Amino acid sequence: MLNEGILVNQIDPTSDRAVFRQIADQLRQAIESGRLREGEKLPSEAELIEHYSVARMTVRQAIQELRNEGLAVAEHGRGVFVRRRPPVKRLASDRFARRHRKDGKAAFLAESEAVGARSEVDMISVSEVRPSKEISDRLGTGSDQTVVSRSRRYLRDGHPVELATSYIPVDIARGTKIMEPNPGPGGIYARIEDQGHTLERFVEDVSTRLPTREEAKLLNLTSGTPVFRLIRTAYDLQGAAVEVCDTIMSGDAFLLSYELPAH
Amino acid sequence: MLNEGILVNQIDPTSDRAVFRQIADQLRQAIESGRLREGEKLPSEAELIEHYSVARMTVRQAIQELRNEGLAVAEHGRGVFVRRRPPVKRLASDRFARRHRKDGKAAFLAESEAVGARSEVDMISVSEVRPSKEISDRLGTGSDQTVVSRSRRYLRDGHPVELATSYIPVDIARGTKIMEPNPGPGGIYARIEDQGHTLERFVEDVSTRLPTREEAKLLNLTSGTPVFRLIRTAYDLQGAAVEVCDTIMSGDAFLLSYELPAH
DNA sequence: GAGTGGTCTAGACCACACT
DNA sequence: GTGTGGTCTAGACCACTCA
Repeated sequence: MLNEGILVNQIDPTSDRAVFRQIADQLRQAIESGRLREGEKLPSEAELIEHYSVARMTVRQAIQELRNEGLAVAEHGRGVFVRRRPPVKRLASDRFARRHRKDGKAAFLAESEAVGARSEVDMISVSEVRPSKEISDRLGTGSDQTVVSRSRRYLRDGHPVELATSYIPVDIARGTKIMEPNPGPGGIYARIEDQGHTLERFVEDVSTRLPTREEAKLLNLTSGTPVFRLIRTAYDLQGAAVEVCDTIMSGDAFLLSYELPAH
Repeated sequence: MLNEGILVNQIDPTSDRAVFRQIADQLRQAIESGRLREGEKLPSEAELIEHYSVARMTVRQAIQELRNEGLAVAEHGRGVFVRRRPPVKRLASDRFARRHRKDGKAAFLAESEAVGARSEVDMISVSEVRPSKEISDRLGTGSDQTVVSRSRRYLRDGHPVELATSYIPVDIARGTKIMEPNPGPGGIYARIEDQGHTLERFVEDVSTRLPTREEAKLLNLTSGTPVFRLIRTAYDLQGAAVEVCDTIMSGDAFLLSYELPAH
């Protein structure tokens, strides 16, 4: 099945703009205008070579450009397709409100239910580690002190969307279910409060970047998907940091919503 | 000047891993281990071709991979360099606090001063437009109503870092300095309060993605730099939306910090 | 087996930066 | 001018998908 109808213009070989960029421009235009919809197949390399009368490397460069921009994904043996966007999950600023813990729900589960998504957690591991300076600074622990580290991966409807590692001072975690893979109803925040550390506020530091190769693998990210890096610090009523959570979130799967006071 | 000392291993042509990926792996390792520092020059294509005994397209693919990951940038005629990271600016959650407006400062200026950066604003334009649904939904205006649109670009130490467009209902903006390029001391939030709309809170919706070509051009972004998209809605004491600001921020130049209550 | 994209070679000419 | 990366050609063989 040919799908060259989307290609209207010819190439101007005398133009300053490189031929492969002109080809990319036309394909991009087809995508952005909606002539090619999400999940639809782009013309094959052979079709583009024929249509534009150029070498294969030239059309491959054009396609590479679209892939780098996150507009297209290639599937070996099948073709190149307009990238599908996953449904976006909105994380509201009350997502760590105590009422969710009172319900016996951890934050991620509570959030997912709100949009009717099926959520799972896997790759849970608990250990004691010497945290990076970024973490120990926030926890206020000495640079040589160990802390309890809890790593896990979250999945939404079977797709991995988030990697998280929590760090908790040993004097809070030791001897509690925080040391176990399943920390019980309400998650670790409920356990921290059980220990007498009533939570008062969280600070979230949000940045964005492209994933490392490791992160891309674990989150199944196609090229052209950035991630959120979110470092959350939990403070108790005394103003002491009781947990730091370092999170990598698939950038196309989340919208973070925050409320700021004007006063 | 040769700089092949960083390349320790040879290529295994029988490996499952493509040759260009193995070359990329070695260069990546050199960068991540610090053997190649920020701003340092990678071996030239000619050196890599010689060192690994491969075709030029193979080393170019390796370098392309690093560029896509945001680890390296190519400069035509000069070489390929380890990407430099700009200093990160932390935006605290009190950045729209009234005290900053009382000082006669708009938010961006107040923030920049805090880190000793020189800040400028350019490309200011004011017009009346029919906003997108995304905007009109937040403003609560009808889909056919026009609103006042204020666009501008922010620069830090001479480098563009942020594009912003504010949308204000015409009944608030008309006849005020909001319609002028320079809205006066304290920025447009001060003018909105002058009109009797005391600000109570803001809601910021943060997402991340790769820039469009247009955004990359205006923000001077190298491939491999995502952007923050931040849509801020300002509410007055009556709970009415009085402004929506649609912002694109260079993802490597900002860290967004927010405070969440635990109750 | 036919069609698809993935990898790799061996050239060519060009544009830009430096000295 | 020399060295650098940018573009482009014309092939080759391979791996994957689907009928």
